[in-house]
Amino acid sequence: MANKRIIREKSDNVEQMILNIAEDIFLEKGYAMTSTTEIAKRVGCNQALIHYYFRTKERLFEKLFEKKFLSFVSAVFISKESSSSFKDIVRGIIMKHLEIISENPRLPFLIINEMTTNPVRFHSIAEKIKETVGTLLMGLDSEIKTEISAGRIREITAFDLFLNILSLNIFMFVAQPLISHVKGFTYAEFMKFAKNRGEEVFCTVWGGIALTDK
Amino acid sequence: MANKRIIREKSDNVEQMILNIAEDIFLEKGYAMTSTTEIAKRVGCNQALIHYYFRTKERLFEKLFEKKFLSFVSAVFISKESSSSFKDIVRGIIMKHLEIISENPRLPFLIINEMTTNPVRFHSIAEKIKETVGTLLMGLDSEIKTEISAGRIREITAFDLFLNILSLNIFMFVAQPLISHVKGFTYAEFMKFAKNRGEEVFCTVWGGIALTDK
DNA sequence: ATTATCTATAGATCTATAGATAATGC
DNA sequence: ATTATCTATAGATCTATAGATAATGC
Repeated sequence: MANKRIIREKSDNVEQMILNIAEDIFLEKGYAMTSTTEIAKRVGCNQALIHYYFRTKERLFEKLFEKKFLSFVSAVFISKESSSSFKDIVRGIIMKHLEIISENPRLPFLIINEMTTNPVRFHSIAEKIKETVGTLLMGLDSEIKTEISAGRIREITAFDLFLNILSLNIFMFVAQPLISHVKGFTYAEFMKFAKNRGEEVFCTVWGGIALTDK
Repeated sequence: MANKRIIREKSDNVEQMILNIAEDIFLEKGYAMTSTTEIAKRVGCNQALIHYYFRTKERLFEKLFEKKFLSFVSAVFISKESSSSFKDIVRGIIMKHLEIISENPRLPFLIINEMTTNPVRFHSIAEKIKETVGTLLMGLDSEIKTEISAGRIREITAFDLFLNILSLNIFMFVAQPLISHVKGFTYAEFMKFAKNRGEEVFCTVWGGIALTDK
């Protein structure tokens, strides 16, 4: 039974296989440098089949990208256990966010690449999440205001704080080839380094705003 | 005289014009999405001339990229006035670094794009700067050790501190399309925002390590 | 003479489609 | 019958080069 399902996934559902492999290659090389010919070759089918299922390379990409991008963005905000202290909320966001990136370490590169080289397509996708991000930032904002007026953290906007977290968590992944080269890391060693840096990121973000509790 | 020089730059020195325009387009779209045909069109010459001067698209790119990359990396370290306090050294590095990025706001994207999609070529370029970065990091490291043992800052490696600075300074530029979209910025407004964020970056980096002097 | 520039084109992709054939579900 | 897969190919690039012509420096 389990065996049958594996076979299904591997050979029966070619459509899904194309999606999976296309995802790998797009993440590895970006949109422009990926060809449908190469995807077909790795899938083990012919190139026409990709167009049978997805009509154009662009549609295939959009289908993948939108899904990935939405799950990536929304996942950042999920982990909000508002019972904890503000310090723990911040720590929770950072650690959860880092975890999600670690599961998709090349996705930040793809998103950056996409929004820079194809701003028009990106805008239509970004429009869908603008609202979500907006409300979530506003939620964070009110908590920050409370902390500020209680004199526990310095003046800062939710946007700046959020950008601090994103910067510190994401940048190391997009700079991975450079970091690995300079430090002589294998890929596995890099992933370990990234994971361990969570605590460093938290120290920096929290130390950067805390007034009383260091 | 001045007028003549301008004409020279514009029309006489086609080679330089190709370099300038190629730089613009590569920065805008990355290597893969830029064609020599497009460069020629914008320069106002035919496409063969680009190969006359630079033989291949790759050589043209390398020539530009290496120059840009080296100046970008080395410029970060220049501003070391060791007469000042450690706090001012950190502030100086951050502000100077931010200034340099602001002059080449799309370069970080190009570097990231390049090192991800073409790690082999990137390695050969990165090799040249490894040594420089290494010695400079070691210099920073000894100063950090002094501060740590004096109890003025928490335990941190030079590498982590350096990565904190790079992350906070660079990430906003690679995320520029997203930030501008969410905040409704024009490009000029974004650049102003980025400039103003220097102080925020410093607060975070310094607050993230300082033990005594907040 | 030498250097710069152009025209024309070969050869290599790559995307997308048309139309044939094989597999599947009823 | 319908759906999945293949072969073959049109048409659009794009890079790079060969060879002709124009401009420049002596």
